[in-house]
Parts: sequence; C-alpha cells; structure tokens
Amino acid sequence: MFRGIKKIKIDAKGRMAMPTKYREQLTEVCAGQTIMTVDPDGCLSLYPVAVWEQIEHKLSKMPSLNSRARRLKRLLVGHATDIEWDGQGRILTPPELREFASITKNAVMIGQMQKFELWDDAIWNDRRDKWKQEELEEEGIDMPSELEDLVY
Amino acid sequence: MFRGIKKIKIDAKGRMAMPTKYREQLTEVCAGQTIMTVDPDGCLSLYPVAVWEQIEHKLSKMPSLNSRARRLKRLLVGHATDIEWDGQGRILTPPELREFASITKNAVMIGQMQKFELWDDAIWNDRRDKWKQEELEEEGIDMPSELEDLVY
DNA sequence: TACGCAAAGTGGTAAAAACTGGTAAAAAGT
DNA sequence: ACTTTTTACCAGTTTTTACCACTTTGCGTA
Repeated sequence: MFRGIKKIKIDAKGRMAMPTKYREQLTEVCAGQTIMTVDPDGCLSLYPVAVWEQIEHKLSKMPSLNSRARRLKRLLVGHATDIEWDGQGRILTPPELREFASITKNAVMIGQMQKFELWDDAIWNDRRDKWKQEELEEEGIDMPSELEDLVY
Repeated sequence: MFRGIKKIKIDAKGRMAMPTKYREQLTEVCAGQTIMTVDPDGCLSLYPVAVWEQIEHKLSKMPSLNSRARRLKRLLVGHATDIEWDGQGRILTPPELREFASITKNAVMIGQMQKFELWDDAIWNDRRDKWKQEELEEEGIDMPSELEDLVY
C-alpha cells in the first residue's frame, strides 16, 4: 500500500528523482516495472504493471457502444507508457504526459494505495485547499455507504 | 485511550520531542509504530499503525468514481507518513505536513482517544476559544440524538 | 531548604545516503 | 555517413540520519 507525499523537482532534461522510499516499495512489489498514464482529475498515475493490467482487462470488457467507456479507454490506454528509471533512480516522464498534467519544474508525488499520483505542485496545493474546505462544508452528506461509519 | 494536552517545541531541524508519557503509551499500544496524516480541520493526526490500517482498509473499498471518496483518499492517504523516533525520543515531522498545519516553532499535542492531534499553538488557542464560545451559544440546539443523554 | 542524583531535553557532529549536473556513448533520424 | 537526440552512467555536492555529549529540570533525601 503506497502512502505519503513527497515534493519532486524536474530537471532541465525532464528527469525526476523517484523518492527512495517509494523506489524501494516499487522494487519489492513489481521489480520496478511501472506504467504511467493520465488521470481525468488532471494528474498522472503510476501503476505497478500487474495492477495496470487488471485495469486494462476491465476496460477491454467494457462495451464499445458506451461513450463513457470509449472515452476512458482513449484517455487511459491511450496515454499508458512504460516507465524505467536510470542508475540514479530517476524516471523520464514523456513530454506528452507532463503537458497533460501541466507539470514543469515542481511537482508532488503522493501514494494512493495501489498507485501513485503525480501533480503539478501549484495545482495540487489549490486542489488540496479546495478539498479540505469542501470536506468541512459537506460534512455528513453524499457519503458512500461504505464510509458511513468512517471515523478518522 | 490517549488523553491530555502537552506543549511541544520544534527545533531548527524540524524535530519535536514526544512527551514521555505519550511515548510510553505508544510503546505499549503499537511498539511505537505510528502513522501521521492531515485532518481537514487544519491539524495533524497521529495514529497507532493498527488503527490507521482500519481507516485505510475502509477507504480502499470505496468506489473510485465517487468524488468524495477520491477527495478523502487524496487528503488522508496522500499525506499518511510512517513516523519513527530517534534515540532521544524525538520525531521528525515531514515538512509537507508541518506546512499543511502551519506548524513552525510551537505546537500542542492532544490525546484524542484512538489518536493524537498536533496543532500549531496559536491556531489551537484561537480555535479553543471559538469552540468554547460556540458551545455556550448553541447550548441545547441542534443536538444529534447520540448526544442527547451526554452528561459531562 | 538545599543538595545530589536521575531522567529528560537540547544542540551539535560525523558518516552515510541521496541528489544533481554533466559527459560520453549509443541510437535515431536526415 | 553525418548530425542530432536520447540514454546510461559517473563523480562531486548536498542533505539526511543516527548518535553523542552536555544542559536543564524535577524529585527525593538529608
């Protein structure tokens, strides 16, 4: 299970250093084999291959006549890229993905259980503050049944 | 069950000494293994691992297409960090979390049953006074049924 | 009440780990 | 075949981490 947040810098060549802690986890879980793709919320997702393949499998079984299915397939599968890291533990993010998420110099990487997410740091800060606010305002409403008894 | 309040100082390196009493309790309960994350109310939470894992488990079962579920996951799991203490019983709080809670030099740590909360001391004092005031003003109104028979 | 002992708090240091920028070789494209 | 871009790796520098030693505080005893 991946968790936590780490600030990341992107150098002039578009390389970003994978935080060591995450690197160790990814080595264990999937020998470092990962897939990066886009997330409709405006960030990038990084999956261990095995996890990604499950998602891909589910998408492949969705009806092509459903427009939402087609949309998701084009977004997710269309942008999915194998990611490898160099001897120093840095990954090279494809420009197309970086552009999608507006990532230029500073980013944050957050653990999200089965995957990691990569956000432009300014966007992340905005969203985080917005979510925090919404969470306070919407207290108790719109809660999925699984969460009704969540105490945090 | 954790209770009580303690003032904490943060040194130049971001280290803060865990109050001895709490340290002893945490050693008993979870061998000192704790997870720190953010709370939408503007403070940080410190959980024994086992308690945190229950929360994480509930979050993991929520549908990804529910926006509140995603929000909570990003806030809570996205900031959850393993906390270890050094030989002197100090913990090193990640800068990202300290920034979230505006904690710089002085903080307070309060026991909250299953978890601890960490507040910037200025913010804590403001909130406490505000809550005190609100409690006096709202006396008797808007009481959830669970609290109807609370005697304190 | 003062002194001494023990425990906790504080600041600093040195070694190790991680980051950063650059370079050379390889690959791709013209 | 030559130029340009990409990839992989090396080495210097910075940051982090773990630990040590000194100071302060609190408590018990004389």
